[in-house]
Amino acid sequence: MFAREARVLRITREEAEQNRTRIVDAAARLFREKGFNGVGVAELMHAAGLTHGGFYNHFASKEELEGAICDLSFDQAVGMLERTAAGATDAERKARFDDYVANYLSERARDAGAARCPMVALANDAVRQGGAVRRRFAAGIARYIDALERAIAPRGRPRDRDRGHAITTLAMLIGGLILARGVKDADRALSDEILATLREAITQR
Amino acid sequence: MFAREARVLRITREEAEQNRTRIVDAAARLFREKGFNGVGVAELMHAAGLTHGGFYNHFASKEELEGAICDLSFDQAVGMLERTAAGATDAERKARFDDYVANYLSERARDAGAARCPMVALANDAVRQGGAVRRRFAAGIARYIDALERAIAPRGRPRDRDRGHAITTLAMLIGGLILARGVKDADRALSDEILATLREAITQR
DNA sequence: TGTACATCAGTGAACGCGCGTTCACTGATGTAC
DNA sequence: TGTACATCAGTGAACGCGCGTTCACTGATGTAC
Repeated sequence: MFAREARVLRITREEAEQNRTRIVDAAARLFREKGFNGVGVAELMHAAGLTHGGFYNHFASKEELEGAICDLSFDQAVGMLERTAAGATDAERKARFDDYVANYLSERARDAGAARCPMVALANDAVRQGGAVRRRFAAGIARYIDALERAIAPRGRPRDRDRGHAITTLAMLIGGLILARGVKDADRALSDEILATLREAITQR
Repeated sequence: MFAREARVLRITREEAEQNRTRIVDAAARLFREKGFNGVGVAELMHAAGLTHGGFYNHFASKEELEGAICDLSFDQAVGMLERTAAGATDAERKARFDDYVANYLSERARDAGAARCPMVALANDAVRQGGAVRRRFAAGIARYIDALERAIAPRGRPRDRDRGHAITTLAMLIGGLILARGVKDADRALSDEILATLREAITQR
């Protein structure tokens, strides 16, 4: 082109903050879809509408971003769970939790390219990464189990069995979604069967 | 060194077959430990005691080996499961299956670098790989569920609920092991609690 | 409020490195006669 | 059984490519006075 577009080279602090948010949002989606090692810095920055060199103005390394994405993903997951515990009565809380389960194990959640749940999308990635990423991921699991225990326990009179119930429920949630995603393309009927079976098993416990 | 060791350059067919087996064994272990993308052809061949160039005498591509490892891993997993169904009485078969669960969700299985179960070690890797690898992995899951249903069903009088029971049990097995492995370094007590909780939940159903 | 200049979030070329794959080469094995 | 030679499972250099990271550079923003 003859007349090259004038580039804006210095940017408002506010704009820089927005760019950082866009990097994080793109990473949260792409990492969960393709894994940490499946997404390069260049692809990531391109998805955020930037060029790769600027990445290091926001993060010291790719690994630091991975840790931040672990925290963020668990924040969102725990937040969704805690909203189910805001019901007025135990019956309403149970209904909200059942909705949560139905959504978690829905066909839509299974068919999404990137699993929303970090434990489904990133478990192996985080464990293999080691170091800070692994620790932050483990802390997220512990937080999620605690939130799940509170979401399940009848208000005011938590029972001894609630914690075991929470752990078992979580294993069924993530195990079921992993299996359903594992067979979804080759055997959709089996995938649907897995989802329906676990929705029922969890809800009826 | 002055006198270089004479290299044997052509090898017996039998030796070549042994080398292929060593490549497959190394791949089965390394892929499950580090994921498909976490192991290079050079590392793989070195672990098998060979140099990287010879890999393509045995496999058309790395992806073909990945598919072969999926099949092999599920063959082994289904084989172990079928051995539990060889008991003489329903009581003995139940005892063998409980042993299988105790071993699957044992501290030793959790602490192994490479998870033995392909659904735990390779689920995300296989789904992200796409193509033949994904299909062979999905077929393995279907085979495993069928074997689990047979292992659980009382001999001669399979009940309607056995299939749902098998699917739920499998979700608990892999979900529990994934969670326990996810927190094992950061919170060993929680990891032990997860294993114990799921062993009990599965065995007492 | 105006001026002088340091700061800093961008850009894109370049770095070393490891990846999967190819290739020329080797010489004992395996085979045709 | 002996000879002639094609086969083939190895080796290791080399290929193009994409990776994470660094760096010189840009020029409007933000700040000190």
